Amino acid sequence: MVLERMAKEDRLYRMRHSAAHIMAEAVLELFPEAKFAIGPPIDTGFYYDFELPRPLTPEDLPEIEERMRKRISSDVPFERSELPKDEALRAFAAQPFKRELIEGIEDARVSLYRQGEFVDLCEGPHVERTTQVPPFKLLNVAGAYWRGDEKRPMLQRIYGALFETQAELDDYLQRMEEAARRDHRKLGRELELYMTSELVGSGLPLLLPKGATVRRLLEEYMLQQERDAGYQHVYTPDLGKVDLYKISGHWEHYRDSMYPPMQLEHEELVLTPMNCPHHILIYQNKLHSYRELPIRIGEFGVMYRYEKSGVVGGLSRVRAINLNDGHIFCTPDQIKSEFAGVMRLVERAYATLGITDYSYRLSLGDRADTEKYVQNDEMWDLGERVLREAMQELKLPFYEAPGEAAFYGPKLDIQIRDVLGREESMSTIQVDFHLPNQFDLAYIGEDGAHHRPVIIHRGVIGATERMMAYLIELYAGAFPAWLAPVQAMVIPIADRHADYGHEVLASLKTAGFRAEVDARSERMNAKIRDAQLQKIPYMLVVGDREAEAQAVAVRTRAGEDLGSMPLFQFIDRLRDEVTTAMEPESAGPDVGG
RNA sequence: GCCCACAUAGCUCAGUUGGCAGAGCACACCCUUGGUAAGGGUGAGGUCAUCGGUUCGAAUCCGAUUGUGGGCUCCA
Repeated sequence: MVLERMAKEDRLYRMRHSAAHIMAEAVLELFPEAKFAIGPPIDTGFYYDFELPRPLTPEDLPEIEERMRKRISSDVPFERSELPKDEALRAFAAQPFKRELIEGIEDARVSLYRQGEFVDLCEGPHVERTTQVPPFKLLNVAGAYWRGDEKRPMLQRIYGALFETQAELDDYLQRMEEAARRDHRKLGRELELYMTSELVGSGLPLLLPKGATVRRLLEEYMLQQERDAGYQHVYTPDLGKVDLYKISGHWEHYRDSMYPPMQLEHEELVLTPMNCPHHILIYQNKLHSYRELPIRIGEFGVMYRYEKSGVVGGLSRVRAINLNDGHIFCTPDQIKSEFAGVMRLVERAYATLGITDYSYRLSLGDRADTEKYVQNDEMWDLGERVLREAMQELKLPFYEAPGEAAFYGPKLDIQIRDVLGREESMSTIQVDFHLPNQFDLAYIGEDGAHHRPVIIHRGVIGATERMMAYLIELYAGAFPAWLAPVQAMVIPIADRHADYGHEVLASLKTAGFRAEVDARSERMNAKIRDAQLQKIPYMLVVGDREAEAQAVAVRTRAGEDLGSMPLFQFIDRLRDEVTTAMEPESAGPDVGG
């Protein structure tokens, strides 16, 4: 089974790689002066980067595809050959990117692959003949820096999708269409969850009543979970003096992402890029005994980050970020049990939210990058070791990612994938030995002396906006009943049923549910359709029969007709559904502690 | 921030080589009172993102700005 999968992966790798070469050949036919960079296979196909005399447009793609098909059906072989480096450099005299690649190769000889007249520097492997390249589709043109370096030239990249069979390719393209249907930006507008305005600015969404309800429900849920887990909640301002961030190190390592200071009479203020310094000051408000630790401080706080204009979008990347933030001040001995406690909160929240597809990333620092990270090798070693051991003790699988840490310390990030398969950090747990030093934090130990506490920074459901974006796409806008902005829509059949409809509504509200009544003089079918399109979990149709029997005729958004039932019975049913959803039996692995 | 594309009514979109601004849905009013995904009629609604330029004349051509999308680089 495993061998079979590896063989398939190898075949796909060769096919995609070969398709990239064939695309390069087609582009060269169209633009003889094209300069070639690299063209590797990727998860769903392949791409190739070029420098071209003019920008490509989507209209160029069919032409390139056509030439590729012609090459494929000509059934020529892929032939490997080798050249000494100096000869290869001469052979690629007109190809500066290839020359740079050759110069970077350590071996004395480099390998080349040829199909037809086209020769490319390449390690291989490839398919044997061009006819072995299966169905593919060129998708889009994009920009990409040479070698991923923003200081180097911007190249044009063509992406293609390629799978072994037409059926698999069609399936992939269909999944992309489905992803577009679930796009939280589209659903956010259609379901009236949020809006944006040019007058407010990029990356600053406005939550509409329904979106605000979802956010408030998420916050209330997490606040309760955290209270149960021993957190104390605080409120801190969105501003602080620059001096605060000079002490914390943000000013030195994070300034590019901060909004510039506001000059006032005798002080300089910045919008808070993170809440940690404020929480640290709260810790420092009084002297603490070891008996009080761990102290867990939580806040749904706002952070302002000047995200580059090209990266903001929808709710998943914003400039005013609402974070389910928290800082645990503890003794070194308590790190692992506190880590486990946070992990338990995460696992539980994910189970409740229905998030199942995620992975653990240990985000490490880079000792050489003193600009991005604070300098203190010993501290980094310790932090990374503690996180690694904590994960191993919990027996949770993780992978390591160098250069992904926070400036002050390593992180354990919980990575999710959006509908398009793009990976994002949702939750994070960080062990920090740096900020306690910067602020000279202390607690009084059993021995009566001052000791340095450790800070664990953590975001359980992370940035609320990003979580909302993710959940909208996960559920395609059809939130589970406990999280739905409107849980039930009462639908009177005719105008004369409106009074009873309002009675039903009043009962639902008294029972604590979010419901509305659609008393328009529309036909019932139209009202059902509208409620359906709003993805409201329950439609309660009321007519003569229901008014007579104090009942509601229940229809689910799945199209299921649950028939007529007494109103109290529906209320019990919905209450059960909500309670069960918020207390999942499977609250993640038993992570002890 | 960088490359490319895009911006017409609240939404989804038409609008020929530069020559009077369009449709469907939504909205308002009227008729209809209907039993599980769109009943009918009438009406209102746009400084064609903004600013500047070319032109007798610009939604249409050019430039800048703002915003949006796809990537890259970043990132919760």
